[in-house]
Amino acid sequence: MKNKEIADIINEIATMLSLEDFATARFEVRAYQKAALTVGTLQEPIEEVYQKGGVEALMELPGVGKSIAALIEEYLKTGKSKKYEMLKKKYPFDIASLTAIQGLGAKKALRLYQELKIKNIDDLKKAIEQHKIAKLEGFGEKSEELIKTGLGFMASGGGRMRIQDALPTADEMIKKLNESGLVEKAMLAGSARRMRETVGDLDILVISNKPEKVMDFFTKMSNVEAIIAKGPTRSAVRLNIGLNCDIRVLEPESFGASVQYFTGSKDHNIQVRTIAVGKGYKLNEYGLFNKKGKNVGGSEEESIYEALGMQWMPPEMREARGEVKLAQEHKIPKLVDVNDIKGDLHSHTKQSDGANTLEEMAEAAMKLGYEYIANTDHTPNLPIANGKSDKEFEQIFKKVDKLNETLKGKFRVLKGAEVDILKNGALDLKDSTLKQMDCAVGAVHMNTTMPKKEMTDRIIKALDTGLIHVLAHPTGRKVNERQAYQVDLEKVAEAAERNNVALEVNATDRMDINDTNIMLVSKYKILFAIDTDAHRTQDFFNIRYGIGTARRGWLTKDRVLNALPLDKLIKKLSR
DNA sequence: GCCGTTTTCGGCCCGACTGTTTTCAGTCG
Repeated sequence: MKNKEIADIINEIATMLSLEDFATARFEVRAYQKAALTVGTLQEPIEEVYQKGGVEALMELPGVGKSIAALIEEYLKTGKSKKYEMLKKKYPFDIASLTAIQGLGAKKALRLYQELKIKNIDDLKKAIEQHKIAKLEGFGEKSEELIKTGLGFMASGGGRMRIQDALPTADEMIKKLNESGLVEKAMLAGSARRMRETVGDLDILVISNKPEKVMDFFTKMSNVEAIIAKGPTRSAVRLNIGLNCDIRVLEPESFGASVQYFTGSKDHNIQVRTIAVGKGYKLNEYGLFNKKGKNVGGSEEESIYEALGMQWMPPEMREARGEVKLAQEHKIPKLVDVNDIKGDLHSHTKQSDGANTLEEMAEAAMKLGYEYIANTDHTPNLPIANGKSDKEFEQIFKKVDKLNETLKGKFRVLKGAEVDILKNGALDLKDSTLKQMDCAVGAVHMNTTMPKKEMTDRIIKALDTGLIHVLAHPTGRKVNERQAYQVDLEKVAEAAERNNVALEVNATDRMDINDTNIMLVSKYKILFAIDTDAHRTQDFFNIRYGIGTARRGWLTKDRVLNALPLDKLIKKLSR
């Protein structure tokens, strides 16, 4: 799948275009960014879209027109783009990596290149060590410090990739292996199986009696950029998405033990191994061995836990947060599952900054078997997202009513908005507008740098209006990009309990709130809304990441607002 | 460069914040 690769190229073109004459290029920049977003979030491999329908099919993607479709075609055919290379000649520095640093944009990156010959992250680090940046005109001490902090934050990500960027490729590789006819079974282990929000690499385990052929097949896969190691039972490659991938071929009798071992986490395994030792066993990746050296539970993961007197538990729980003790007591909860989700309570349309119409979004949700979605377009405080006014929302509500009429009860679009929580805690629409909504989603977008108490009071004030049903992305963080703003989440949860507000588990690259915060606030009598914040129809598929996060936070179905069927949801939302 | 109930050309992309400045450029949502 070349989606991410092509999205990255288009994005980089946009960044380089932003260095061209502002008056002529500004709209072009936006166009490329929008197209990159579409390609990057596309579920289907873009090469398949092209194979099936050619340039015409590419042009049907939102934000992709004649030029960008031609660029995609050129890249798929030749692996190159003339436009990209032309710009790269003009700006021969690693603009993508440099501008990924918080506080460093394209223009500053250009000046760093022109004046200090900084071409990449390493050059930048050196320049900071030598205090060269602060001396540049227009930069100064604080700018240097900001860049330094940004670099640090990036490094603390440890080169880990967001699971949203990694899992589609992993799925594709597993599928191809299973279809190759060479393996009896192939599956994903590691932190990706545990649905961690970032992954450092991918671990694939297979059973096969043709290991050499599997390795040939694996190392020749289209996603492979370079072979790091290739042997009969183990190989490692560098993938074109910028991630390493290991594969191991195993005997059937060791498979379960290996799956358990390579799924981790390390801390979880240490605890499990300690229990094994206490019972006189030896546990490693090849099996669970008794004192006589006989493998007594290696073929199935379940049988290993069973032999140790434990209940099997979902991989998402295996973080040494008390799940081992629960398993020994046979009290592992039944976690919420993708199939429990009955609808999505946070979605956008073309009316604000989405890519699809209300009808298209409803249709896509119906196809997933959902009973409802909430239409939650933006409000005026976000002009860049084309936020809508009270008057415009009145019109939108009429449209929703009309659509619901045609749907004849088979599906329901709920009236809503992603209403901004303003700096002073007021809401960005009139009470009279908000009162007409089935599902109002409150969100902080602007003025996020205030002190903890102010931010906490701001959000609580908004919840205490009693007009909000869901608090969207409660901490404002973005995985690998932005830290959470200062907020006392427990006080917010308290206010949410008092006002019947669900806290969102946002399934986009925000992953907000995350697993640890879910655990932190679970003790309050609140529900959680697992939402995709969909801006285009294919975004609904991101629900799996929200579910993964919810499961990592040990959420059960009865704690999830949008696991309720429509009639019960309506009752719950009514004020 | 994309798009279309304002429709095939002319809109689209505003405003706050920060840090560096004496009036503004760059960044970000």
